[in-house]
Amino acid sequence: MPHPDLFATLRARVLATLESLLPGADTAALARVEVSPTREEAHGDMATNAALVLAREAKRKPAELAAELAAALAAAPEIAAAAPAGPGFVNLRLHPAVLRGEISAILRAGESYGESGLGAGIPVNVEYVSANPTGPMHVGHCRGAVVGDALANLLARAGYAVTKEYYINDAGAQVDALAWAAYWRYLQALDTPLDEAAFDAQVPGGLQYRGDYLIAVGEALLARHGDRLAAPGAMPAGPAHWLATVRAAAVAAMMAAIREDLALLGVDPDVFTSERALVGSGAVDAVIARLGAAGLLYEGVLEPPKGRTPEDWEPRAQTLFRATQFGDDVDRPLRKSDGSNTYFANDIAYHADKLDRGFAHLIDVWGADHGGYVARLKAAVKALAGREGAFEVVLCQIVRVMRAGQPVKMSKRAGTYVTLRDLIDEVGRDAVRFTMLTRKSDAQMEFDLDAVMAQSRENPVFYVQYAHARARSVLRHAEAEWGAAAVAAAALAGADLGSLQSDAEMALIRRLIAWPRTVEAAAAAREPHRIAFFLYDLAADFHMLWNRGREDARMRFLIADRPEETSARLALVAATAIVVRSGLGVLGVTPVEEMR
RNA sequence: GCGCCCUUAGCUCAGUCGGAUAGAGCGACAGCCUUCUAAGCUGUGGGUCGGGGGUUCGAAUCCCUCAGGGCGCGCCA
Repeated sequence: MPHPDLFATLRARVLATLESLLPGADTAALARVEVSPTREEAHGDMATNAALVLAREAKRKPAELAAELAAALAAAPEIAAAAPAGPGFVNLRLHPAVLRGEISAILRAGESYGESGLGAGIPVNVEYVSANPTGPMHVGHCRGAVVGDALANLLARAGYAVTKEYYINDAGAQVDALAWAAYWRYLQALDTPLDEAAFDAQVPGGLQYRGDYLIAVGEALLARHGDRLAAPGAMPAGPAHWLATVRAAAVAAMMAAIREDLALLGVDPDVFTSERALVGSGAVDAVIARLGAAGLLYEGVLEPPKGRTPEDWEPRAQTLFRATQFGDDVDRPLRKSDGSNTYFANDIAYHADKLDRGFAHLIDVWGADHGGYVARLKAAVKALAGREGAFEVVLCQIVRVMRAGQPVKMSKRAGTYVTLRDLIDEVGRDAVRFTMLTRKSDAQMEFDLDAVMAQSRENPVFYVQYAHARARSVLRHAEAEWGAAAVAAAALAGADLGSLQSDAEMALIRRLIAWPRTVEAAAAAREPHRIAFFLYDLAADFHMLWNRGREDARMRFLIADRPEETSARLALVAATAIVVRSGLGVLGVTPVEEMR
C-alpha cells in the first residue's frame, strides 16, 4: 500500500472543510481544487486555490471565501496556521512535526516511497526504440530509447503494470536491401571477381548499407553455407536462391548488435515482436477483414496533396480506411494499387495484436519524422478499441548533434554518423541518459559533444550523483564511528527529529515530501524529464545544507557529543539518499557510492 | 499550400491540467577549503517570456493572428 502523499492528505482536509462551508458545491469545481507547494517559503508550506475556483459558483468574493476557509482550516490537526493571501489563496503552515514525520515515513518505505496507486495496475504497453534492424544504433535512436525507458519506469512507479516492447521492422523493403548488402559482403568473402559498381547495378534500387558492419555477416554466411548461396552460372545469383536465408541471417545479426547496444544503454525490453512473424500469422489480413466487416473500408482514389503534387502523381484505386471518421484529415490506404498491404496495414495489425494481448493502454515513443503518422494510427486504434484514448504517441523531436559548434552530418553511407556505442564509450551511459532527459521530449534538442564529452564535469548528472555520493559518505562515516545499528533505517525512522529546524533542513524536507506528487504529475503528463529536474533541485538543496556544515561546525551532520541531533540529521541524510536513488532508478542512472 | 512541434537571460534550457515578485546551469564579476568529497557553496549583474489581439479575478501557460525555426505530406519503413 503506497504511503499517502502529504499533499493529498491536506487536499482531502480542504475538501472536507469545503463540504461544511459550501454544502453541495459543484463537483467539477471541486476537482480543480489543488493543494500545492508554495513557490516561496514565506508563503507557508502549502497553498490551496480552493476559494479562487469556488468563488464564482458560490457568488462570493474570493478573498472573503479564502478568509472563511482559512479560519475553518486552522483547526485541522496538521495545520499550524492558515491565512488568506493574494487574490484568494489560502496559505498553509504545517506543524513542523508533521513535515518531519515524512522523513520517518521515507525511511520506513525505502525506495517504495513515492510509489503511487495512480495507475491502478492497468496494463500498459510502452513501445520504444524500434530501430530498423539494418545497422548499428546511432545517436538519433538514442533519445527515443532513453525517453521510452524512463517513461516505462516512471509509469511502473506510478502503479501501472508496464510492459516494455520493441517492434522489429523485419518485413519491408528495407530488410531486403539489407539482405542485398549482406549478400555483397558474402560474395566478397568468396573473393568474387565482380566489382562493386557492377553488383550495384544488379540491385533493385541500388546497393545500400555499405558500412563495414556487414563484413562479418558475409564471412559468417561463408563459414556456414560455403559457396552454396552463389550460383555457378549466374553472378550474382538470382535472389530466389539466397534472399530468405541471407535476410534471416542479416536481421538476426543486426538484432544481436542492437540488443548489445541497448544493453550498453541499460535498456532491456520485455518483449520483442517481429513484424515478419505477425504478417506470416495472417494477422494483417485478419484485421483488414475485421475493419471491412465494420464497414470502415472502401475502394477509392485519393486526392493529390494540395500545393505540392508529386511529379509522378496519377490517380490510383486503393483499399482505403475511413480514418476521417476517427479524426484524421484524409482516408488512408491499407493496400497499394498492386493489391499488396501497406506498412500502415501491418501497423494496424500490430496494434490490434497489442490490444488483443490485454493491454488497456498503448504508448508509442516515436521520432519526430513520424509525426505525420500519428493521426492515422490513432484513428485506427480508436476504431479497433471502440474508445478514445487507448493509444497515445510521445514524439521525440530531433537531436542535433553538435561538434565544435557545427552540426554533425549524419549519413550512414558516408560513415559520418555517431554510433550509440561511440557516444557511450566517450561520455558514459549515465551522462547520455541524464542529458537526454534534461529536455522536454517534444522540444528540439542540441547535444553538444564537446560540452558533454570534454567538459563532463559540468554535466548535471554529476551534480546529482555527487549529492548521492556525499549522502552515502556521511552514512559510511557514521557507521564506522558508531556501528551499523546507528545508521539502520529502522533505527533512524524512530529517531527524535525535533532538532531539524534550520531553514536549509526544512527546505530539504519540503523538497523530499514533493517526491510522490512529482512522480504522479510526471507520469500523468508522460514527462520523465520532470524527474531529472526534480533531482537537480533536490541535489541543490542537499549541497546547500552540506555547505552549511562547512561554514558552521554546529551544522555538521555528525557531532559526536550531540547524539540526538546526529541521529536526526542522519535520518534526513538517509531519506535524501533514498529519494535520490529512487529518482535515479526511474531515469536508469547509476546512484554512485563515491565520485572518485 | 496543408498538418504537427518549437520560439523564455549573451548561450543551453526549466517553469507543476492558468496562480502570488518568471527560475537554473554555462559564460562574466566578487568571495568561501586545518573540519563528513570544493565535481560543492555564497553574492552581483543579466528578461517588453518572438510581435499583436482576445478569454479571466489572474496568461510564459488557453484561443485567434502574424513572423521565424524544425519535422512531415499516396503505392518508404
